[in-house]
Amino acid sequence: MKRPPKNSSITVSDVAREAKVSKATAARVLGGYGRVSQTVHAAVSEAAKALGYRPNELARSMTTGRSGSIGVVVGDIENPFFSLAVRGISDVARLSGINVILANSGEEVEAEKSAIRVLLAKQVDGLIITPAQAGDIAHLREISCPLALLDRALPELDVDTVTVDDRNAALRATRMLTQAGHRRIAYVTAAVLSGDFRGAASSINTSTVRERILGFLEACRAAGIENAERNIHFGSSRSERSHGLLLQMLRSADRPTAILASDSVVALDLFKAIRECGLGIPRDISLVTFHDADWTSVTTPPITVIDQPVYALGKSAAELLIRRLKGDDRSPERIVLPTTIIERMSVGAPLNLPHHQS
Amino acid sequence: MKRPPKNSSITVSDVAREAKVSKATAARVLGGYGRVSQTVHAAVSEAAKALGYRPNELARSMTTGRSGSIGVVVGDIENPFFSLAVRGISDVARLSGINVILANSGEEVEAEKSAIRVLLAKQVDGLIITPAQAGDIAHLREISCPLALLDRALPELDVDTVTVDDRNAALRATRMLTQAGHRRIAYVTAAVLSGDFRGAASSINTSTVRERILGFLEACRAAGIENAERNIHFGSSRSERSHGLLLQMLRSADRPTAILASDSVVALDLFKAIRECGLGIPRDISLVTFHDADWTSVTTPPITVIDQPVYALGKSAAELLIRRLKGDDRSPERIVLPTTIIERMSVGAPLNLPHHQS
DNA sequence: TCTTGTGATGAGACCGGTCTCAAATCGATT
DNA sequence: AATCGATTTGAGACCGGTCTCATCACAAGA
Repeated sequence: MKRPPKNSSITVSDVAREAKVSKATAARVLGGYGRVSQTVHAAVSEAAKALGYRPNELARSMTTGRSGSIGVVVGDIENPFFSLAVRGISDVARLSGINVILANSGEEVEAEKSAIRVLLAKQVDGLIITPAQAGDIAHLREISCPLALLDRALPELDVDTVTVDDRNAALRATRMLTQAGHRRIAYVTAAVLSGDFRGAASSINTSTVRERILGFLEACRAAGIENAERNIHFGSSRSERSHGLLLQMLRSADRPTAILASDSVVALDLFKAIRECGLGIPRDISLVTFHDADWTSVTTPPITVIDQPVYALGKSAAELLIRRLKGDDRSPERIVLPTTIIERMSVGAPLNLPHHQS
Repeated sequence: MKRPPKNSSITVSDVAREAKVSKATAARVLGGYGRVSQTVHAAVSEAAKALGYRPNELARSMTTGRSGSIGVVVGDIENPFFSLAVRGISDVARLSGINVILANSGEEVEAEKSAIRVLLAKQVDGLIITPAQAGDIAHLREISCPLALLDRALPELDVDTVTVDDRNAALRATRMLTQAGHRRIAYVTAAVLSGDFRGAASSINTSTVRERILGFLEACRAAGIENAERNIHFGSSRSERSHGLLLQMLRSADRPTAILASDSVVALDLFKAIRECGLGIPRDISLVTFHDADWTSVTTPPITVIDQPVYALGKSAAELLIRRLKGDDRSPERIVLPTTIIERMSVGAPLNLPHHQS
């Protein structure tokens, strides 16, 4: 007849009393610090076991100042890109005995601010953030704990950052398209623009978005394509409205003959829209997307993708952050991970004649 | 020249001193409890703003006993099923000002135990768990805070539970297959069995797995199919090994003519394996899977699926848990959400002759 | 035998909040 | 003017740990 599984919590003092030692001594063995004699150590451990002592991590954090958890703010865990990155983060964190408090920003700055405030109030030891909008980063500046940026760099914010070689990736992908003969190439992204875009790509301050556009434009320019800016479509979300916009684009007389999508979610939407319009890939239109999402290899045709090391992205960000948590204070690092293009069957030569229904 | 963004933290006492009131009074306005006069309230708020006071949630939790966060333990956030459910959970949590600490169990009991221990030490107010293995639930019994089970019920554990009508879903899906004329139908699941399975489905104690198998067997029996148990494949994970096993199954002389997959991850694996074997869907083999993952609608052919309300699953679990957190103590509820079958193109009549390479 | 040093232990302050309880203040009533 | 009740405020304990510092015991060295 054991009754250890009592109802409420057993504290250090309880254990101390049971073991007939002082609270300080009990705390020493329970907390694993200081020096304690063999005998006493055994006695306390036994008392702790008998009572079913469970340390209160909160109280511990209270005095040590460290909470043993990091906050992660991503746009949307539902997006496979983020869930994979989060997986990378939490795997690394677990190895260091750190846990992850997750927050979704829904890609909205206000939600992001609020999430950060909450996380900070919870005394997270560090933060990994995928900044929703690069225009508004005052709140990121004010963060006083270690911070790492995931997937999106902010030039004005000199902190540990892990991104992929977006520009080069976009450049190569676009070049593949131009070399296949395409001249009307669209870049479709979910990002929304703060301020307006008049081709001044360098004014975009979310690195991921800017770099990709820069790469895209560079490849277009190299191929002698003018006004490629016109074919950049922002704000393509999962909504009805934006799907409608895609359909509209695909049905217009001068619809693009090739599209580069910024992530697998918009690509999927695009894929569906293309099919809805009765267009064939790659016959009527070529499609390339960022992120080797699981579905891209099983469609007909399978989609050519820019494979980003997403898990590694999360992993590296977490490693950088944790290293800093451990006291490392070398200057911020900006890691750029390489991407590879996986060529599948979604890129072909454009048809010469504009051509609507198949 | 403002210098509020000081380095270290401003406490209630600091604010009190600045506002020339007692710590107790300052705490009252800062914490939003008790009664304070207009004047003092204003003075304290102002002092707080001037100093840039940020409450320490940890210290608050310390005294109140509530941490304002819940722990969520899922098998694998990378699985779209879980990431969507987590999304549901965190949306609901945010609405209540509660945040989510996430932990992956990797479907392993030991990892689950450890995660729970950590979460509990962090004083989470409640827990939402997708139990990895139903055989080993002693550690779940010992949990003293509110607990809700997600997607998997445990008969012996009388706590709030949200599942889908797995049995009926499996029954209907299997019946669809038998009605199409199939006799050799396999059920492929990622679940691993604790103990061995000799057709005694009722001995499986993870509800999801058991119920689906029961439904599957019932439909088989109704169609006069004997020994359907033989065609249940457990432990199909993302590994090389299990992919090999699938290939082996598909290449055997008496390969199934139809397969029901337990989730979209195994289904995708299966889809690829089927293609690798040069088999056609649904000509050579029919495929139905649980979970309407995004890719299932864009393959050729699109896959018939059992659509589970995954987001709602997470949402409901969180609602149940939070309701309990708020003091509601009615007896545990077991919510069973309905599923619908989305018929697409992956089910057809079986070929009469066993037939290997197309 | 009398230092002196070393390791083990205990007492109690502290972290930053909440909250109880008593004292002080105030207006109104008699 | 004195009393009473209600409201506002302050002092200090408390949550469950960590950690500093003083004390204590014991053994080696002088």
